[in-house]
Amino acid sequence: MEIKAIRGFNDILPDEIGKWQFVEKTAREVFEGFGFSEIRIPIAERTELFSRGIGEATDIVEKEMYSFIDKSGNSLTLRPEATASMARAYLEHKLYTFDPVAKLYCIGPMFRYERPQKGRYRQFYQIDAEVFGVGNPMVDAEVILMLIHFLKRVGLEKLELQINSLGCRDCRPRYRDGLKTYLTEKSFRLCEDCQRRLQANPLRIFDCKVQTCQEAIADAPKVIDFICDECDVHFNRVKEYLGMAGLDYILNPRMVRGLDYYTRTAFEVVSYDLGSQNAVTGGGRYDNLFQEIGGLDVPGIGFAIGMERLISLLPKDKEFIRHPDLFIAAPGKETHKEAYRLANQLHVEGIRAEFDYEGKSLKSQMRRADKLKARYVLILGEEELEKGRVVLRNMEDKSQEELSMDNILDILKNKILRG
RNA sequence: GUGAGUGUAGCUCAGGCGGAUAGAGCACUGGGUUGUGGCCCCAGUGGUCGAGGGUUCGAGUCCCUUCACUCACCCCA
Repeated sequence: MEIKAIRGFNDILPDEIGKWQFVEKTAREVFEGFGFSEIRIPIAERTELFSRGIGEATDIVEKEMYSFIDKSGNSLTLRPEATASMARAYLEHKLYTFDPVAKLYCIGPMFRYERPQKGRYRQFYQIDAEVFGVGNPMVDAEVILMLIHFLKRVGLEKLELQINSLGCRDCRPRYRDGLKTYLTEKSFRLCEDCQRRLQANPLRIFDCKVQTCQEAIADAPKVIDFICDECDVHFNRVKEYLGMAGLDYILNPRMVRGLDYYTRTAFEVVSYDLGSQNAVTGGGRYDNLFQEIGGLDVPGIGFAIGMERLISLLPKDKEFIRHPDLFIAAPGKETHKEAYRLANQLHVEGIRAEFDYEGKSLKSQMRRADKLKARYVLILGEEELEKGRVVLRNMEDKSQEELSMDNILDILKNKILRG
């Protein structure tokens, strides 16, 4: 039996890698410009980092983690998200001693055991950006601004920014209880799932697509009505600063986050071209995370971008594949060796040169040059080579010129690296 | 974890109510043009029909099991 990749784990093939490289490169440029530094964190951590950070009762921790016992008996987990690890690294290496404010980003794969679907895989890539050590709402707006700027830079326009406030440790439980009381009276109108949600996480009922549940919750109290004065002030400031930056947003009082550590500002960017998994990106403030994982009281805010989802939205017509600059066609035995020698010299100069290894007919080599979309073909014919001359053909406009072999390297460098 | 749909060549898909060597287009290789790509023409390579079992004289086709993919629920980026 042929061995195949495991379920929900995908290969990213050469014909699509250009998009990935483009997105990563753009993220680095934009984030570095905003003062962020890259950090690389391990792919596995002790399981308790996630169970304490993300929250025992969340779906991620309850049923989606790739956990295993290693040979020394420790429970390890393949990272389902990056924030907890980044916070751990900040604490462990005492990055706050250099500067209490840390702006970090991280690009890499995450792992969650879920049923694969459009925009949802078991190994998926995220671009994460986090700011640790600042509680000021200015940073909330700044992070969102950077995110939107990045999305524009990669060419996405038809997106919707949604924001909400989730309250804090003090006011959120009050809201939760209030909502629960309100819905318990109407529980007979809720679907089976929502009956369960009512006990486990009543906020999730906002997400339910069942008609009667939507009706039941239509006039339910909203988080914003319950949040404490400090949270209210914070949220108003965030909105003010977003306005100052000229950003359009939609208030979505029903937006809920699935990770327990989120507090106050929560945001999502959704696309209606994505299907069911419509969040390209999501994030928010998490002022309790650091204490949950046993560290100092450090505020934080950040977001994660789903790379697969983002890439599926990239303009289809844009060309991301790199083609050879030059194809060296050498139909004869001796010229074949010359092609090898020249190709290697060109590679050292950073010129993407290709040639035929099999010694096939000129026609066959020309066909291959065409298929690979080479810009130029250098024809090394037996007769010309004896005279020390070669033919350079421009594949686009079909023009040809005969050149001397003596300084061919310089000529090609001039033509290709400048053109 | 639940539901629905789909698995035939590298890709997209035909294969009537079970019948003899399983097809097409594209792609690939070679040739038509002894040294010049795309278009055209000709030829060739390529399949355990997802896997396992069953029914039958006979299974790509019918039945069961299983696996994978897709979409949705759920959940989230």
